Amino acid sequence: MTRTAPTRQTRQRALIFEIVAATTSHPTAEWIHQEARRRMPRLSLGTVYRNLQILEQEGRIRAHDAWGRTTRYDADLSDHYHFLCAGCGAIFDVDKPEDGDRSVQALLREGGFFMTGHRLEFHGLCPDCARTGTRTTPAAH
Amino acid sequence: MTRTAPTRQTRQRALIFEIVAATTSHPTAEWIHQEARRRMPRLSLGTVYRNLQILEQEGRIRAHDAWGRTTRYDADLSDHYHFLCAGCGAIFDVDKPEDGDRSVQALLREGGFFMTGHRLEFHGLCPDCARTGTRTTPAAH
DNA sequence: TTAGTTGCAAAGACTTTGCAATGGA
DNA sequence: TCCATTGCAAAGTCTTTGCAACTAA
Repeated sequence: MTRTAPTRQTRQRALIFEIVAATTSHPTAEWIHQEARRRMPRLSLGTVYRNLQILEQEGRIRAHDAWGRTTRYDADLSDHYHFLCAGCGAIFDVDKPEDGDRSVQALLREGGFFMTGHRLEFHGLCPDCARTGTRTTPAAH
Repeated sequence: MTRTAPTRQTRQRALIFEIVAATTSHPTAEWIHQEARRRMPRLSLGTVYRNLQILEQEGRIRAHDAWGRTTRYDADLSDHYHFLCAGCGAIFDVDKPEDGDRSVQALLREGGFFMTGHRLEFHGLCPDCARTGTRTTPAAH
Protein backbone atom coordinates (compact mmCIF):
# COMPACT_ATOMS: atom_id res chain seq x y z
CA MET A 1 0.00 0.00 0.00
CA THR A 2 2.90 2.33 0.66
CA ARG A 3 5.97 3.00 -1.44
CA THR A 4 9.41 3.81 -0.11
CA ALA A 5 10.62 5.81 -3.10
CA PRO A 6 8.72 8.90 -4.23
CA THR A 7 6.66 8.34 -7.31
CA ARG A 8 7.20 10.20 -10.53
CA GLN A 9 4.45 11.39 -12.83
CA THR A 10 5.23 9.81 -16.19
CA ARG A 11 3.19 9.81 -19.36
CA GLN A 12 3.18 6.02 -19.37
CA ARG A 13 1.78 5.77 -15.87
CA ALA A 14 -0.87 8.39 -16.56
CA LEU A 15 -1.97 6.62 -19.71
CA ILE A 16 -2.15 3.23 -18.06
CA PHE A 17 -4.24 4.54 -15.21
CA GLU A 18 -6.48 6.41 -17.59
CA ILE A 19 -7.18 3.24 -19.54
CA VAL A 20 -7.97 1.16 -16.48
CA ALA A 21 -10.17 3.91 -15.08
CA ALA A 22 -12.05 4.31 -18.34
CA THR A 23 -13.28 0.74 -18.56
CA THR A 24 -15.47 -1.42 -16.42
CA SER A 25 -14.32 -4.67 -17.96
CA HIS A 26 -11.63 -5.58 -15.42
CA PRO A 27 -8.96 -5.85 -18.13
CA THR A 28 -5.82 -7.95 -18.18
CA ALA A 29 -2.33 -6.45 -18.41
CA GLU A 30 -2.16 -7.67 -22.00
CA TRP A 31 -5.35 -5.87 -22.97
CA ILE A 32 -4.24 -2.69 -21.26
CA HIS A 33 -0.95 -2.92 -23.11
CA GLN A 34 -2.59 -3.26 -26.52
CA GLU A 35 -4.96 -0.44 -25.75
CA ALA A 36 -2.13 1.82 -24.58
CA ARG A 37 0.02 1.09 -27.61
CA ARG A 38 -2.52 2.70 -29.88
CA ARG A 39 -1.43 5.98 -28.33
CA MET A 40 2.09 5.09 -27.29
CA PRO A 41 3.45 2.46 -29.71
CA ARG A 42 6.75 1.85 -27.95
CA LEU A 43 5.23 1.16 -24.54
CA SER A 44 6.41 -2.24 -23.34
CA LEU A 45 4.47 -4.93 -21.53
CA GLY A 46 7.04 -4.87 -18.75
CA THR A 47 6.31 -1.22 -18.12
CA VAL A 48 2.61 -1.94 -18.01
CA TYR A 49 3.14 -4.60 -15.35
CA ARG A 50 5.47 -2.37 -13.35
CA ASN A 51 3.01 0.51 -13.38
CA LEU A 52 0.05 -1.64 -12.58
CA GLN A 53 1.96 -2.78 -9.50
CA ILE A 54 2.82 0.76 -8.50
CA LEU A 55 -0.74 1.96 -9.02
CA GLU A 56 -1.94 -0.84 -6.83
CA GLN A 57 0.60 -0.07 -4.11
CA GLU A 58 -0.58 3.51 -4.21
CA GLY A 59 -4.11 2.29 -3.79
CA ARG A 60 -5.32 3.82 -7.05
CA ILE A 61 -6.41 0.52 -8.60
CA ARG A 62 -7.08 -2.96 -7.36
CA ALA A 63 -5.59 -6.18 -8.73
CA HIS A 64 -7.59 -9.37 -8.68
CA ASP A 65 -5.39 -12.41 -8.92
CA ALA A 66 -6.27 -15.06 -11.41
CA TRP A 67 -9.90 -14.88 -12.22
CA GLY A 68 -9.87 -17.55 -14.82
CA ARG A 69 -6.19 -17.34 -15.53
CA THR A 70 -4.56 -13.94 -15.68
CA THR A 71 -4.69 -11.12 -13.19
CA ARG A 72 -7.36 -8.54 -13.84
CA TYR A 73 -7.27 -4.89 -12.80
CA ASP A 74 -10.00 -2.59 -11.58
CA ALA A 75 -9.97 1.12 -10.86
CA ASP A 76 -13.37 1.01 -9.19
CA LEU A 77 -12.40 1.03 -5.55
CA SER A 78 -15.93 1.01 -4.22
CA ASP A 79 -17.08 -1.96 -2.20
CA HIS A 80 -18.86 -4.21 -4.63
CA TYR A 81 -19.28 -7.83 -5.64
CA HIS A 82 -18.37 -9.50 -8.90
CA PHE A 83 -20.12 -11.92 -11.17
CA LEU A 84 -17.93 -14.16 -13.34
CA CYS A 85 -19.49 -15.54 -16.50
CA ALA A 86 -18.52 -19.14 -17.21
CA GLY A 87 -19.50 -18.62 -20.81
CA CYS A 88 -17.57 -15.64 -22.09
CA GLY A 89 -15.33 -14.94 -19.13
CA ALA A 90 -16.71 -11.47 -18.64
CA ILE A 91 -16.69 -9.99 -15.16
CA PHE A 92 -19.65 -7.89 -14.08
CA ASP A 93 -19.91 -5.57 -11.15
CA VAL A 94 -22.67 -6.32 -8.72
CA ASP A 95 -23.86 -3.57 -6.44
CA LYS A 96 -24.06 -4.33 -2.79
CA PRO A 97 -27.73 -4.12 -1.95
CA GLU A 98 -28.40 -1.32 0.54
CA ASP A 99 -31.12 -3.25 2.27
CA GLY A 100 -30.62 -6.83 3.27
CA ASP A 101 -34.18 -7.59 2.25
CA ARG A 102 -33.52 -7.83 -1.41
CA SER A 103 -30.93 -10.56 -1.71
CA VAL A 104 -28.10 -10.37 -4.20
CA GLN A 105 -29.25 -13.68 -5.60
CA ALA A 106 -32.64 -12.24 -6.47
CA LEU A 107 -30.97 -9.15 -7.84
CA LEU A 108 -28.89 -11.22 -10.23
CA ARG A 109 -31.80 -13.40 -11.28
CA GLU A 110 -33.79 -10.32 -12.14
CA GLY A 111 -30.92 -9.11 -14.26
CA GLY A 112 -30.95 -12.29 -16.33
CA PHE A 113 -27.90 -13.91 -14.78
CA PHE A 114 -27.79 -17.65 -14.18
CA MET A 115 -25.86 -18.28 -11.01
CA THR A 116 -24.28 -21.67 -10.48
CA GLY A 117 -22.26 -20.83 -7.41
CA HIS A 118 -20.08 -18.36 -5.64
CA ARG A 119 -16.83 -18.16 -3.77
CA LEU A 120 -16.26 -16.45 -0.49
CA GLU A 121 -12.78 -15.97 0.91
CA PHE A 122 -11.61 -14.33 4.08
CA HIS A 123 -8.27 -12.60 4.26
CA GLY A 124 -6.14 -11.70 7.24
CA LEU A 125 -3.77 -13.25 9.72
CA CYS A 126 -4.06 -16.68 11.29
CA PRO A 127 -3.66 -17.01 15.08
CA ASP A 128 0.08 -17.72 14.79
CA CYS A 129 0.85 -14.78 12.53
CA ALA A 130 -1.47 -12.43 14.39
CA ARG A 131 0.44 -13.21 17.58
CA THR A 132 3.96 -12.85 16.17
CA GLY A 133 3.12 -9.98 13.85
CA THR A 134 4.41 -11.92 10.87
CA ARG A 135 3.65 -10.56 7.46
CA THR A 136 5.77 -12.18 4.81
CA THR A 137 5.08 -13.20 1.28
CA PRO A 138 2.45 -15.92 1.18
CA ALA A 139 4.13 -19.25 0.60
CA ALA A 140 2.80 -22.59 -0.46
CA HIS A 141 3.16 -25.34 2.09
CA MET B 1 -17.16 -32.71 -14.51
CA THR B 2 -17.55 -35.54 -17.02
CA ARG B 3 -14.90 -37.35 -19.00
CA THR B 4 -15.31 -38.74 -22.49
CA ALA B 5 -12.77 -41.56 -22.20
CA PRO B 6 -13.15 -44.18 -19.47
CA THR B 7 -10.77 -43.68 -16.62
CA ARG B 8 -8.16 -46.22 -15.68
CA GLN B 9 -7.16 -47.04 -12.12
CA THR B 10 -3.41 -46.44 -11.99
CA ARG B 11 -1.08 -46.52 -9.03
CA GLN B 12 -0.04 -42.96 -9.72
CA ARG B 13 -3.58 -41.64 -9.70
CA ALA B 14 -4.45 -43.54 -6.54
CA LEU B 15 -1.38 -42.20 -4.75
CA ILE B 16 -2.02 -38.63 -5.80
CA PHE B 17 -5.61 -38.74 -4.63
CA GLU B 18 -4.58 -40.38 -1.39
CA ILE B 19 -2.13 -37.57 -0.66
CA VAL B 20 -4.61 -34.80 -1.39
CA ALA B 21 -7.28 -36.55 0.66
CA ALA B 22 -4.95 -37.04 3.60
CA THR B 23 -4.13 -33.41 4.14
CA THR B 24 -6.14 -30.36 5.00
CA SER B 25 -3.50 -27.89 3.89
CA HIS B 26 -4.80 -27.26 0.37
CA PRO B 27 -1.47 -28.27 -1.19
CA THR B 28 0.07 -27.13 -4.46
CA ALA B 29 0.91 -29.52 -7.29
CA GLU B 30 4.56 -29.13 -6.43
CA TRP B 31 4.03 -30.17 -2.82
CA ILE B 32 1.92 -33.13 -3.86
CA HIS B 33 4.65 -34.16 -6.27
CA GLN B 34 7.37 -34.07 -3.65
CA GLU B 35 5.21 -35.95 -1.22
CA ALA B 36 4.34 -38.60 -3.79
CA ARG B 37 7.94 -39.08 -4.85
CA ARG B 38 8.83 -40.37 -1.44
CA ARG B 39 6.84 -43.45 -2.37
CA MET B 40 7.15 -43.35 -6.14
CA PRO B 41 10.48 -41.71 -7.03
CA ARG B 42 10.00 -41.68 -10.79
CA LEU B 43 6.63 -39.95 -10.71
CA SER B 44 6.79 -36.82 -12.86
CA LEU B 45 5.32 -33.40 -12.20
CA GLY B 46 3.50 -33.57 -15.51
CA THR B 47 1.71 -36.70 -14.38
CA VAL B 48 0.72 -35.00 -11.16
CA TYR B 49 -0.82 -32.12 -13.05
CA ARG B 50 -2.59 -34.45 -15.47
CA ASN B 51 -4.08 -36.52 -12.69
CA LEU B 52 -5.08 -33.51 -10.64
CA GLN B 53 -7.02 -32.36 -13.67
CA ILE B 54 -8.66 -35.72 -14.15
CA LEU B 55 -9.56 -36.01 -10.48
CA GLU B 56 -11.14 -32.60 -10.66
CA GLN B 57 -13.11 -33.49 -13.79
CA GLU B 58 -14.34 -36.57 -11.99
CA GLY B 59 -15.40 -34.36 -9.13
CA ARG B 60 -13.20 -36.13 -6.60
CA ILE B 61 -11.19 -33.05 -5.68
CA ARG B 62 -11.57 -29.34 -6.14
CA ALA B 63 -9.02 -26.98 -7.63
CA HIS B 64 -8.79 -23.42 -6.40
CA ASP B 65 -7.11 -21.19 -8.91
CA ALA B 66 -4.33 -18.96 -7.77
CA TRP B 67 -4.66 -18.30 -4.12
CA GLY B 68 -1.54 -16.29 -3.81
CA ARG B 69 0.09 -17.64 -6.88
CA THR B 70 -0.21 -21.32 -7.63
CA THR B 71 -3.30 -23.46 -7.84
CA ARG B 72 -4.21 -25.30 -4.66
CA TYR B 73 -6.11 -28.55 -4.43
CA ASP B 74 -8.66 -29.75 -1.91
CA ALA B 75 -10.33 -33.13 -1.50
CA ASP B 76 -12.81 -31.79 1.02
CA LEU B 77 -15.89 -31.37 -1.13
CA SER B 78 -18.13 -30.15 1.65
CA ASP B 79 -19.51 -26.65 1.45
CA HIS B 80 -17.20 -24.52 3.51
CA TYR B 81 -15.42 -21.19 3.55
CA HIS B 82 -11.70 -20.49 3.54
CA PHE B 83 -9.48 -18.17 5.47
CA LEU B 84 -6.25 -17.06 3.78
CA CYS B 85 -3.43 -15.95 6.04
CA ALA B 86 -1.54 -12.95 4.71
CA GLY B 87 1.36 -13.86 6.96
CA CYS B 88 2.28 -17.45 6.19
CA GLY B 89 0.04 -18.13 3.23
CA ALA B 90 -1.75 -20.96 4.99
CA ILE B 91 -5.33 -21.68 4.05
CA PHE B 92 -7.75 -22.65 6.80
CA ASP B 93 -11.14 -24.22 6.46
CA VAL B 94 -13.97 -22.30 8.02
CA ASP B 95 -17.15 -24.15 8.85
CA LYS B 96 -20.36 -22.67 7.64
CA PRO B 97 -22.26 -21.72 10.77
CA GLU B 98 -25.48 -23.72 11.06
CA ASP B 99 -27.36 -20.83 12.60
CA GLY B 100 -27.17 -17.40 11.12
CA ASP B 101 -27.06 -15.94 14.62
CA ARG B 102 -23.43 -16.58 15.21
CA SER B 103 -21.67 -14.74 12.41
CA VAL B 104 -18.62 -16.15 10.71
CA GLN B 105 -16.78 -13.01 11.64
CA ALA B 106 -17.34 -13.63 15.32
CA LEU B 107 -16.42 -17.25 14.82
CA LEU B 108 -13.08 -16.31 13.34
CA ARG B 109 -12.36 -13.68 15.98
CA GLU B 110 -12.98 -16.22 18.69
CA GLY B 111 -10.52 -18.53 16.99
CA GLY B 112 -7.77 -15.92 17.15
CA PHE B 113 -7.90 -14.91 13.50
CA PHE B 114 -7.42 -11.31 12.49
CA MET B 115 -9.58 -10.61 9.50
CA THR B 116 -8.70 -7.72 7.22
CA GLY B 117 -11.17 -8.44 4.46
CA HIS B 118 -12.86 -11.01 2.33
CA ARG B 119 -13.70 -11.71 -1.28
CA LEU B 120 -17.03 -12.83 -2.58
CA GLU B 121 -17.44 -13.96 -6.17
CA PHE B 122 -20.47 -15.23 -8.01
CA HIS B 123 -20.14 -17.74 -10.82
CA GLY B 124 -22.52 -18.58 -13.61
CA LEU B 125 -23.69 -17.29 -16.94
CA CYS B 126 -24.32 -13.68 -17.88
CA PRO B 127 -27.57 -12.77 -19.62
CA ASP B 128 -26.07 -13.16 -23.09
CA CYS B 129 -24.53 -16.55 -22.45
CA ALA B 130 -27.53 -17.81 -20.51
CA ARG B 131 -29.70 -16.99 -23.50
CA THR B 132 -27.48 -18.55 -26.18
CA GLY B 133 -26.34 -21.44 -24.06
CA THR B 134 -22.71 -20.54 -24.60
CA ARG B 135 -20.16 -22.26 -22.44
CA THR B 136 -16.68 -21.81 -23.76
CA THR B 137 -13.37 -21.32 -22.08
CA PRO B 138 -13.34 -18.07 -20.17
CA ALA B 139 -11.40 -15.50 -22.14
CA ALA B 140 -9.97 -12.15 -21.21
CA HIS B 141 -11.50 -9.20 -22.98
C1' DT C 1 22.09 16.78 -11.62
C1' DT C 2 20.09 12.46 -9.90
C1' DA C 3 17.19 9.02 -8.94
C1' DG C 4 12.93 7.06 -10.57
C1' DT C 5 11.49 5.07 -15.18
C1' DT C 6 11.50 3.06 -19.62
C1' DG C 7 12.21 -0.28 -23.58
C1' DC C 8 14.00 -4.53 -24.57
C1' DA C 9 15.18 -8.93 -23.95
C1' DA C 10 16.25 -12.58 -21.03
C1' DA C 11 14.83 -15.06 -17.06
C1' DG C 12 11.32 -17.06 -13.91
C1' DA C 13 7.38 -19.51 -12.06
C1' DC C 14 3.76 -22.45 -13.02
C1' DT C 15 1.33 -25.53 -16.21
C1' DT C 16 0.60 -27.96 -20.48
C1' DT C 17 1.92 -31.09 -24.20
C1' DG C 18 4.22 -34.23 -27.77
C1' DC C 19 5.98 -38.69 -28.04
C1' DA C 20 7.57 -43.24 -27.54
C1' DA C 21 7.28 -46.67 -23.98
C1' DT C 22 4.31 -48.85 -20.51
C1' DG C 23 0.58 -51.26 -18.32
C1' DG C 24 -4.47 -51.63 -16.86
C1' DA C 25 -8.81 -53.92 -18.32
C1' DT D 1 -4.54 -56.86 -27.48
C1' DC D 2 -5.76 -51.96 -27.21
C1' DC D 3 -5.67 -47.54 -25.81
C1' DA D 4 -5.42 -44.75 -21.50
C1' DT D 5 -1.46 -43.33 -19.03
C1' DT D 6 3.38 -42.46 -17.86
C1' DG D 7 8.13 -40.30 -17.73
C1' DC D 8 10.74 -36.95 -19.80
C1' DA D 9 11.71 -32.93 -21.90
C1' DA D 10 10.40 -29.21 -24.62
C1' DA D 11 7.08 -25.66 -25.17
C1' DG D 12 3.69 -22.25 -23.41
C1' DT D 13 1.64 -18.56 -20.76
C1' DC D 14 1.86 -14.95 -17.69
C1' DT D 15 4.88 -11.97 -14.92
C1' DT D 16 9.23 -10.27 -13.24
C1' DT D 17 13.92 -8.39 -13.79
C1' DG D 18 18.70 -6.72 -15.28
C1' DC D 19 20.60 -3.03 -17.68
C1' DA D 20 21.83 0.94 -20.22
C1' DA D 21 19.44 4.94 -21.93
C1' DC D 22 16.13 8.41 -20.67
C1' DT D 23 13.58 11.97 -18.12
C1' DA D 24 10.80 14.18 -14.42
C1' DA D 25 11.74 17.02 -10.56
